[in-house]
Amino acid sequence: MAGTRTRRSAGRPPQRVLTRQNITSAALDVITARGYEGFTMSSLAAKLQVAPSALYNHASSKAEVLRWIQDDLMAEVDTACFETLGWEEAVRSWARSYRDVFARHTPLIAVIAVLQVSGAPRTLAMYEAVTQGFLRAGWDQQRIIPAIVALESFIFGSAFDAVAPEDIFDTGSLASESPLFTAAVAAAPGRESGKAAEQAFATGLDALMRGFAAAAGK
Amino acid sequence: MAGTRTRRSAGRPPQRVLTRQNITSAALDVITARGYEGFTMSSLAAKLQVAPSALYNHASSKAEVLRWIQDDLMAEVDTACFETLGWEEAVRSWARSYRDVFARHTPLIAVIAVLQVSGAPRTLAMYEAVTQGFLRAGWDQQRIIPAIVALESFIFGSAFDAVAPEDIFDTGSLASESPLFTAAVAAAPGRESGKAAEQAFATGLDALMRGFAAAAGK
DNA sequence: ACTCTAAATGAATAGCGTTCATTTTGTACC
DNA sequence: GGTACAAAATGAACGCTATTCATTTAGAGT
Repeated sequence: MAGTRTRRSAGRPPQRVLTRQNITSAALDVITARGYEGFTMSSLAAKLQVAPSALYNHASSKAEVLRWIQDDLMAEVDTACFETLGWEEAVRSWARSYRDVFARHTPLIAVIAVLQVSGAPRTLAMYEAVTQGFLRAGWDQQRIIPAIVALESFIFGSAFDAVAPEDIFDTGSLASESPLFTAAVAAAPGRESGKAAEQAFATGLDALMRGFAAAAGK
Repeated sequence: MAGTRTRRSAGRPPQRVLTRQNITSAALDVITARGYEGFTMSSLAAKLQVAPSALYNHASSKAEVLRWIQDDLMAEVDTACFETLGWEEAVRSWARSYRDVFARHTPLIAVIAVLQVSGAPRTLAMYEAVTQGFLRAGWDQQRIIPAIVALESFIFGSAFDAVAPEDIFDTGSLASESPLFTAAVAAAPGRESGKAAEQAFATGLDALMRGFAAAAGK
């Protein structure tokens, strides 16, 4: 009886509905269910059972919600591999994980790639873990950032490729005007198995790792 | 006098205003002047001195106009280098050109990367020229497409990186929570010179080329 | 001159992100 | 226990978007 209404005054804040965390995970739910075209401030508000305008008391814009999402997603990228595996295998594992996460969220890449890291603690945590892995492998401090950015560029590009239709290189009626390319496409591995993107990712990742190793050697 | 009005019946079609070529180059003008946010069907129509709805007699959607633009841009990518340079230098030159073109059009990357090649003759022409360059260098037919796609992924990702703000890695108030990364960023070359993206691109391109060479050797 | 077709028009639609004055809600204090 | 205050939710509005459609205008062939 005593304080039935004001019960939760034991120091912790009231459990509000429209917290950053709630908004973010509701947004991810909407995106998972309806894709990025279906993700509007209205649909987000509906998911939270709230009027669209209510969101603006907690997020300054839709872009800000997208930023929250991106930081959430970065936490999904596996960096634990740097604790358990050797450098080369860890980088490969991290890169795969990174690509897989953002292949499901390619519309965010344009946002992320241009986004400052300062407001995104989990993003920063990922970079810290990766940097540590490179240092432990004996990399020179100055060479680390360009290498990470290069890998990241490849990863982002590969995320787009991963969601491209399989028949993207079908030359159709113009096949006769590009005989060499058409033949190369037909001869490429992983065509009918639907693993063409995987092949390209493996090829590029192999080349990058080999190239890094060679550069370190000399 | 005879046929003053029907003069241009000597075989050639009437010079219409809203041709695909006119629409495309007007669109590129608008984008150059006002960016992609400023590129709307209204602004495009205004540039052509026409009502917005008139565009729909010639283009089925805004997305189609974007597709026309992308094919136009592909023709700007330099492939002549494959005729004049050795394979390695040609690939480097092509990659730089490709990245430079799309760094100015990053919003198109999400469109392109998922777009079928069959409706884009100039895009196809680019792929044909590149394939020919690889074949001339003695590449196995089956290995060419994964290599091109890997390079392309890196190029698209690098285009985003090229337009990112320079201080994207400023850790700000969270610097103390990521000491290793913060130090690495400070030590990275090309920081103050504003050439960090260039450094990363060179690093990645070097590694890829080295990696391809190594893979071919074994 | 008449006909047929291609093209441009302007009004209308539905949806978007966002703003704002207002009302509702919940908590802390007296 | 009533009151004051701040935080949060509301619904209506705004300006913008891409797109559609019935209608008008204009041009070319017969």
